[in-house]
Amino acid sequence: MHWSDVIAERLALDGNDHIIATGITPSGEFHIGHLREILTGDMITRAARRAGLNAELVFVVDNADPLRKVYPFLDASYEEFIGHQLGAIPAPDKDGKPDWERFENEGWSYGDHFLKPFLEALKQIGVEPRLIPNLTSYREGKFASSAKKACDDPDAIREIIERVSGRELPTDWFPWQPVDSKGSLDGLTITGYEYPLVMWTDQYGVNGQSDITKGEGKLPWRLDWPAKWGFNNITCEPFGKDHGAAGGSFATGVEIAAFFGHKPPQSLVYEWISLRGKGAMSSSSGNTVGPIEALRLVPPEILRLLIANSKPNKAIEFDTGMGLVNLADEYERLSSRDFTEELSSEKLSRRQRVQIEDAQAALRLSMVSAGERAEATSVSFRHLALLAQIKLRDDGIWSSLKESGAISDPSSVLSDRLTRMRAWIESKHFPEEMRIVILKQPDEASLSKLDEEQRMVIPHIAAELEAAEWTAEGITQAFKNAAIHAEAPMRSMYRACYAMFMGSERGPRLAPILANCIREDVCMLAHACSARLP
RNA sequence: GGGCCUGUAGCUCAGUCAGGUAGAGCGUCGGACUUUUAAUCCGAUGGUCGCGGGUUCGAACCCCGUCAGGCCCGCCA
Repeated sequence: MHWSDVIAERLALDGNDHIIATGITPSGEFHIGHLREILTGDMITRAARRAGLNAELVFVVDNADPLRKVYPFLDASYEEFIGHQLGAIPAPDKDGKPDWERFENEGWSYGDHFLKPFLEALKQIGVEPRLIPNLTSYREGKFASSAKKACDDPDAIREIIERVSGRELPTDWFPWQPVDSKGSLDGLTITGYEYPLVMWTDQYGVNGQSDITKGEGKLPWRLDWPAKWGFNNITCEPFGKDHGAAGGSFATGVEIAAFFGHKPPQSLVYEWISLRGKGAMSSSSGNTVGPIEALRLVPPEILRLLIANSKPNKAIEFDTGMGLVNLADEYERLSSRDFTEELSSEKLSRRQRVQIEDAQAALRLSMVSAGERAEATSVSFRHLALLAQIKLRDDGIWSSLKESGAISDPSSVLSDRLTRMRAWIESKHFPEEMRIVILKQPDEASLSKLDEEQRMVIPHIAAELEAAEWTAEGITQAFKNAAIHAEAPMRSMYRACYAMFMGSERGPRLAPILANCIREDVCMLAHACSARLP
């Protein structure tokens, strides 16, 4: 059974109505690691609906969280905002400086700035969750009841956190973080509490009061999270392994939720996504691939497949090179399979059956719109990558695909894919081994691997190319002539060609590629190869 | 120190929750297509399931131990 269906089955035991929550702090640029959070939630939601449940996906935007530090992409002037809530400070402009104008005129905040492109990517990828800006929840008093319980009995909360997490809280710890005279959550001393007011003194010596029913502050994270489960009626929430460790915020959250008087959600811990060879993704280190950037390269269904096809507890190494090619080809294969027929076989072992069912579920979850059928393009990513490099114009590709009988007319899926393919080829992510490069200098290593018969053809190739008509047809004819004159089979002739022009043993059809190259360059290379012969 | 996850074919991983003949894809090799857009099709190859013990008629799966790798325990998806 697919992992999403396992969760859906568990949810069904708890009733019919479910709210699946995801939550992210918009502290910097979003990356595909964040996509796992949202997509995991989305896939659970779809699976739950498929199981006949009433399910909704929500995205809690943690814009009540404070700015932790001045990230490299921020101007030094952000120093004054450290400790301030992300939804209450201006967004950085192009230079990383605070954009006061937009902040004051449109209320455009730091959190909005990073959230917006992520939401656009989500839309493309078929995820449109209900947004719950956390700062708004605070200001609307949604946290009031939980905050009151905590402030009325700080010792109970303290006991839970200290016992479950095993760490000691400072003696002046209080379960409410007021906003100080300048807007920061840091460096305050709590001097008293009388519902609904928390009295404080800030680091500048200013005294003030924070109304816990009006969002003049926030709950610390370990209380904030379980409080949200309550008033948002969360029944299920996937979260990263950082929260899932023993003594982590989920463990304390479970008990704190009970203290607040509601049930914790069904949980699912997922592993992180790292960039191949570069370690964990992190917005602050700049070691990221953003969802928008990823979508420029690959279609959304393939990004979805990446998540759907990996169990949540599997760490994913996102590889924008060959890994992406394999993933895309995997998608193509999946979409051309007939699962119904495969499953109708009586001979399947339980194991094989499970495998087929999981593949079917993964493909289903990869669709941008739930319920949509996968459309096989019958052109692999690999193949398209070749064509896109050889033919500079799209119609050239379509006509060549028609000739080979692969397609009759280019579908919108396929032309969309070609657009992204071209972007990918131009990007730094395109793998070198897929790149078609005609050599400039003879490649000694490849030439030396040729046998006697293959070498014999080289001078003939050089001579025939000199005389050839410089078109794909003319060059093909020259190749044939060379083989005939050398009295060698075509196989040997091609081997020699690939060694000469590409430094490889095999490759794509050469004639059309060479026809796009400058004749003098090709001939010079051919003669140079010929001259290297022993 | 406490805890989590991972370890199965050359590679990426299913299969472990419900014990019952070891599975896919990729790769590799071979063949076909009187040689080709790294194509496609067919076939073959390939594993003491990290290691040791235990339970069982039977263990990749359950239990105990152990080794290795990754990670978490202020914040981070």
